Amino acid sequence: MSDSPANGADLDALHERVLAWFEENARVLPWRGVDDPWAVLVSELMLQQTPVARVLPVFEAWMARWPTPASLAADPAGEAVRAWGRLGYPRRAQRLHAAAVAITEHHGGEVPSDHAALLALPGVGEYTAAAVASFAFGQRHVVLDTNVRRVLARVLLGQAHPARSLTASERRLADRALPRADAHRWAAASMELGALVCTARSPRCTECPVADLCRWFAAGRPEPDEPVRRSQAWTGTDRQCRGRLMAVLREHEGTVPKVALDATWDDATQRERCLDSLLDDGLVTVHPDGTFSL
DNA sequence: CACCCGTGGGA
DNA sequence: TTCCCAAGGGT
Repeated sequence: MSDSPANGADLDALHERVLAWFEENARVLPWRGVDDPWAVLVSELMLQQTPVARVLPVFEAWMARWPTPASLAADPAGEAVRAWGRLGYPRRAQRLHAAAVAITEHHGGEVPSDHAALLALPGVGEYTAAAVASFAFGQRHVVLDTNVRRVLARVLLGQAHPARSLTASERRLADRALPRADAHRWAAASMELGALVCTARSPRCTECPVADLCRWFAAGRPEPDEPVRRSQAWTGTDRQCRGRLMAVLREHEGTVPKVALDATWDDATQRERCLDSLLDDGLVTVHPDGTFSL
């Protein structure tokens, strides 16, 4: 063992084991192995903060209806928000629609392969740009999501959880852990390991292919002294209120009278504030007759 | 950088 | 039942 978090031999073994494990244990997912960058982009937006199981049915319906960026761009953004259903964070649907418009207008209808071009798309941040470039185009990028961060924190740093915010030091570590060859497979494999084995709660270390290389496991899986996060209040928040309003608007194909929205939330002041914010966000439209729609 | 932005299922 | 948290992004 060297002073650094992992020496070259450790990393070689880590790569080899995780890739071999991935070969045998990778889930079959509809956005994998399809040679369709649009499908990859759609899946990545849907998977932002939303579990795979809930994304699956929405993804299938979405791709059947909008098989290309141009097909989505040709429909109103409100239809995208409606089709998003209850995946949560409906602005992601709005941004995916905006991305489809940008791809249609500026990239000839083809999802760009360039990382910088991807990053410029609405709803695409550092993680998603790297993920699409990696998974859809086989490029070499550090794909640093919550799963990979947790795997690296445990295996290389011996920490139960990654830090609250992503530091430059952590990014350097991930860059150092990225293999020269098969980087895109490492990205997918390390993410999958974090999702299926090296989970946030109740990690399955007995099934882990790299338990004997893991600093956290070697240290006896120590838990941090203080909880890494403070639980956030939910009941009564603007987010809950906005969610109620959006749910009503999704259910109705046409427009919704104000009284239908008023029935969703008792506190009129908060309700009006939230409705205003939804209008500001462009998620809701108000019509001349005073009715509302997506 | 801290905070805001939905939703529902599992422990 | 309460609480955690899931392939983040934008401001």
